[in-house]
Amino acid sequence: MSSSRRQYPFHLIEPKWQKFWEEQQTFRAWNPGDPIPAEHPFAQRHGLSAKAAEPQLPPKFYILDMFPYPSGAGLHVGHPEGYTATDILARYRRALGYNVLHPMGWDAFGLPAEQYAVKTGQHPRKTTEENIATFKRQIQSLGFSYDWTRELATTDPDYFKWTQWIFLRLYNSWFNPETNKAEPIETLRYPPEFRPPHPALSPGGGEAGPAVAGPGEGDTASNSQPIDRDLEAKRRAYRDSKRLAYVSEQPVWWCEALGTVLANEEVIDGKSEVGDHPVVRKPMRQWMLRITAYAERLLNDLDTIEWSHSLKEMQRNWIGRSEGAEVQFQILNSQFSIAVFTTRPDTLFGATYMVLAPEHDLVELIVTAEQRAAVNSYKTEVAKKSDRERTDAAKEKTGVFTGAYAINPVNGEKIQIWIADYVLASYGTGAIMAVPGHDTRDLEFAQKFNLPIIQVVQPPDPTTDWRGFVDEGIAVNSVNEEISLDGLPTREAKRKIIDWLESKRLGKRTINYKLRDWLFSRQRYWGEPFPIVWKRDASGNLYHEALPESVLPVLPPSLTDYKPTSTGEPPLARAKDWVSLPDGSTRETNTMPQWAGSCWYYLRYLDVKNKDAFTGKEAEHYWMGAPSALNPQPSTLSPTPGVDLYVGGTEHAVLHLLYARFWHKVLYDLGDVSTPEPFFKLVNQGLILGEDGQKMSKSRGNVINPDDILKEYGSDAFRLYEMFMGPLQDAKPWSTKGVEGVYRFLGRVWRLFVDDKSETEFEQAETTAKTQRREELLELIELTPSIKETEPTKEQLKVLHACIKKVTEDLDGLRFNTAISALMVFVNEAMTWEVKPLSVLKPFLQLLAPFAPHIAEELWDKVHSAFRASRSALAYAPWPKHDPALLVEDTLEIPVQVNGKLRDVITVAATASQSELEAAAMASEKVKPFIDGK
RNA sequence: GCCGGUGUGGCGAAAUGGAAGACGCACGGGACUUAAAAUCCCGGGACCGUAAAAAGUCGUGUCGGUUCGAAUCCGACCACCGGCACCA
Repeated sequence: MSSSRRQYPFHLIEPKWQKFWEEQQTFRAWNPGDPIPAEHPFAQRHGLSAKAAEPQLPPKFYILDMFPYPSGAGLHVGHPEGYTATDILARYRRALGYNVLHPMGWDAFGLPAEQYAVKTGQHPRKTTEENIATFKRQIQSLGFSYDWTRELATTDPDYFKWTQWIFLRLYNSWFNPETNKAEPIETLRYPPEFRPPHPALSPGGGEAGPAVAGPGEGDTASNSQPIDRDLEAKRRAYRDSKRLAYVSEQPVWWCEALGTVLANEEVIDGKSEVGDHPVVRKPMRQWMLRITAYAERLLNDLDTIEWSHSLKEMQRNWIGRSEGAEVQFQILNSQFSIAVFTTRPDTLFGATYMVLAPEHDLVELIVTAEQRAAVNSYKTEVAKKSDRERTDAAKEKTGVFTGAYAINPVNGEKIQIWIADYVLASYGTGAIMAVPGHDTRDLEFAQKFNLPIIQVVQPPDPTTDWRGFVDEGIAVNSVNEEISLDGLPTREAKRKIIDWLESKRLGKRTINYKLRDWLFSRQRYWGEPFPIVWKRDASGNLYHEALPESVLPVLPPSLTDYKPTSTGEPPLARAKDWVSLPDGSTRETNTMPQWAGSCWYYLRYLDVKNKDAFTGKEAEHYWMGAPSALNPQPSTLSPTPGVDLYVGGTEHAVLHLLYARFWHKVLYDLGDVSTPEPFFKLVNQGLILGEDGQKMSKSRGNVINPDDILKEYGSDAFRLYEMFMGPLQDAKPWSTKGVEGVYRFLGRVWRLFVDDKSETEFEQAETTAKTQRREELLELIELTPSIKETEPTKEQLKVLHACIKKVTEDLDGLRFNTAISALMVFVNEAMTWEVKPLSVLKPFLQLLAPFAPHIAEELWDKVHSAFRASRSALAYAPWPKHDPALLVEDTLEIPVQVNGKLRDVITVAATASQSELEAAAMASEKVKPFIDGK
């Protein structure tokens, strides 16, 4: 670190103005109906007064950061990158006259605090509170203009009460495929009979919705005595199977030795990553959210929002829409048929065998006696593998013949049915028709097991080998008595064969998504408990029921031991008194995942203290920008409503950002919010790398601690450097030398304004002063006498207005690095002026203020007191506008190019006409040799 | 393998069809200083030249194309980064 002399007394200036802003409530954002004190600078700027019957708020601007998980390690340099960018824009928008909402909070549920509790017995709430205090201190020392009256933490009972409430909204809703939206569960109509066909067994395939069967359906099938009591149970099971929040059996990894479930990533070669203990697949009852119902809308609505191309692509890939057909294959000598999904129905004539996922329900029903032993041992082997091993595309294909055959519906061929783990139970129907001629995986499998391979597509280039050709071409060898695809290009062949299949009721057009329903329960302590209880009906059937809204929030019990129980039950199950209710019902003991709280926090900020609702309607209308009397025109940046700008890391591209959009759409359908999308514009800040260009990590020893930088250079320099490094969206390496560069720039700004004699006096006084008086000593520092109330020269005005123009345009385009270089250009220029006109330097401070607010406030203050002007609040001073007339040059330097090569630079009057210009260019001595004779 | 992004001085970068390298870092020279730090001033793409200049040539990952003119637009390729990955 540098031993350089301090450039300016930031150590006094920064705390001084942070205190000032807090005392004045400078950055408080006002809701409709709030009584705004007349003396508040926002009220003064906009002529608002609490006495006015209906104060008219200016247009809103909602600028949001991804709230942090307050870890024990404290802030790292990556956090302030996005936070600085949003702070600059928040301050800029305030100066432009917007009512700016810029809040901060804590995503505070999470595993680290719980693991610490398991080790030490300290309650996670205590750890969390300590970490929040550290984070808050660090964030506040950066001088961000958050409205701290809106601070929230997802772990506050007042907050998670509403997380639980929103869960109940999901629980009490179903997705109506006819209206394509969520509706209250009461609108669900029961079908004439309540034995929904098992999707895998039904010819013609299931209805809309995921293929996963809820346990309710299973219960119904196994208890089908035709008595009234059971009719009620059936109705309930049907209803429960349609809810947006439903229960399902899911296999998870269970480690006996560790007494906990493990994530897929934590399991390696059938052993736990930690301790190398054996793990087993164990089906567990899990809560799921029906996000798949929204796949289409989540995909389509991406077109209505301003997110980066790559981020949208990530979400599109994650949702994974593919168009194709579902086709039925009759099983030979059996009542059953196999449904398959294919994107290439045009290759149906090339289907020479079929493959079921090992877990497919039909396997048990069709396997022949001779093959049963082989099939069972294969299934056991597969069950032991981790998902990662199973889905490793590089590994060799494995599989076993079931002994059964199916009939290819287009040519009546008898084809073998195999099981293999390259077919996933969780995608499509869990079964495929194998076309080894034109599918890489099928070809590999067919070659290994000697299955027939035939050509049905001709590649456009006849020299290409048709074997394994998977792209579009011309159909061949695809004829039966009724239909011929031969000669048709792939696209037309698809259309023709699907039409034929539909007319024969052998298949239908289908769309499939990769997106799976969201596994929403965790066996953890430190999360939101579900507002759900379990009961038994008179027949002994277990069922779940929502707790009434009036008992929310459901608080977690206190425990002394936070470890998971040995039975695999969540730790909450240990609190017997908490689990059992007087009426004999028992509480759900799973908790919600960490994503739950972050799914809607941006809505709570709007009206954080509301006791009666998750957010206030009026506040929601105003801040989310739904057109209304309060908000007649959407902001300039966001023509469609929502959060105007959301900045955060790319690591949430498909988790938080997809989940939050999903919840928001459910709330929109139910009338709880007024916009279909939550975040209109979203920007991902790039990663800050270590000085060595590598990702920062403890093990590399290249981690930069913001506290060290702040201590040495102050927060203005830190903020400025984070923005000056390069474009916000790019990854870029840290350079402490670079911090020194912008720090020197701030020193030059300081010296541009202050009298150095007075500063020397200040420095001497400071070394002898008592600690608590130091801040007042800043008043010893005087403005330099070279700043005068004189008329600026034309040149000076030009320099200023060029700077205004550049900074303003760059802020609108989020180009902070070039905006800062424009400020540097101004200062470099202004340093050469002997007399500095006040009317030029004041607007410069306004331009500087969003970037380096503390030094700007201090100098703004000095400028006003030196000229005995009444001090207007810098934060609300109207943003300067550039005058294009002042930027016009009398003469211009015009480069003259001949055939694209620079040959001369000529100086002409700005008013010169085209022909004058040409004449001047032709007359140039340097140009002549190049145009002679041409 | 598929999808997306990025390639410009010693380094971070700027310029998005019209003077390549703004601004900053590092470096070199000078002023101030007993000296250093800090500060202020000057200079830095390469080659070829020259006592020093000037003039000239080349130069934005590689190769090709469009254009009076290309870092920028188009095509092919290479490298790196990120995401997904047996999704039928």
